[in-house]
Amino acid sequence: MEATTKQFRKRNAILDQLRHSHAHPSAEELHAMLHEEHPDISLATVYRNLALFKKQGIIQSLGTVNGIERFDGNTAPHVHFICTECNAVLDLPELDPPEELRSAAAKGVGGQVTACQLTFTGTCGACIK
Amino acid sequence: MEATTKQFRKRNAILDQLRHSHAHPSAEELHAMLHEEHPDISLATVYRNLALFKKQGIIQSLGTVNGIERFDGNTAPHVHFICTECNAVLDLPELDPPEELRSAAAKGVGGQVTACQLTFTGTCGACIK
DNA sequence: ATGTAAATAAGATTCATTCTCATTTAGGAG
DNA sequence: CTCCTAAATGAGAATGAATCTTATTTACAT
Repeated sequence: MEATTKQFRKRNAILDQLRHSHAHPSAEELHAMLHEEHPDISLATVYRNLALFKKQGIIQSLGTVNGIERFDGNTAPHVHFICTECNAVLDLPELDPPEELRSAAAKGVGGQVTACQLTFTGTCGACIK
Repeated sequence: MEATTKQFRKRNAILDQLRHSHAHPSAEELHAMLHEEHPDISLATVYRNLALFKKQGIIQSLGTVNGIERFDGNTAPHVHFICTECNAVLDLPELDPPEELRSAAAKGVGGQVTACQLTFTGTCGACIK
C-alpha cells in the first residue's frame, strides 16, 4: 500500500513524464509515452492537464512545430533549435537567452514583458548527413 | 488597358497586402483585408499563396498565436512582441536580433542554422490600461 | 480560334485540439 | 461503514484552422 496520497496520480504521471523527457513532446507523444505504465490515461486528460500546468506556469509551451504544439517541462530560460527536416526540438544550453533585453522590450511596447523566447531554425546534425 | 501583365494579379495582391500591413495578419485576416478590392479571392488561394511565398522565402511565418498562424512580409531579421491579451504582434525595431549567435547555435547542434527568431511575450501598452 | 499549363473558387476533408457529459474517485461528515 | 460532494477522468462528439480535390477559368503561345 502506498503511503502517499492517491490524489492526482495521473496528473503527476503526466508532469513527471514531461519533466523526464528531453524531446519536447507533443500531447500525443506524451500520451504514447505514458501508455505503457498508465494504459488508462485518456488523451483528453493529457491535453487538459497540460493546459493546467501551462496556466500554473510549471511547464511552458514552445508553440507549434509543423502544426503540433510542443511542451517543455523546463521553465528555466533557455534557447531552442528546431529542425525543419525531422521536427526535432533541441536545447541549446550553451547559449544564453537575451533576458537583459526584456526591459528594452517592455519600454518598446509600453507594456509588460513576461517571457522571452529565442529559437533557431535549420537542419540538425542527424538530418544533414 | 493595363500595360502590365495580368498574370499573378491575385497572387501579387496577396503579397502586396501582406507587405503593406503592419499587423502580422493571419490568412483569414488577410483574406478579409483583400475582400474590398478583390471580393473574388478565395480563402484557399490566400492559404496556397502564403505557403508558396513562405517556400520561396519572400515572407516569413511567425508561428501560431492562439492557434492561428501569423505572417510577416518583412523578412529582414527583427524582434517581435506578442500580447497574450489581444494577440497583437508588434515589431521591436529598436532591438537587435542576436544573429551573432547563429554560428554558436550551429556548432551546438552540429547542423545548419537558417533562421533566428526572438520573441517577447507579455501585455501590450493598450491592454495594460 | 485552339491548346496548354498554371491558377483559382468552392466546398469537402483532415486532424489537432477542445468540449460535453456521464462516470469514477478521493476524502470528509455523519 | 455509508452517504455526500467536488474534483478528475474516459470516451466520444464537436470545433475550426488548414489542406486537399476537382471542375473551371485565365493568360499566353501556337
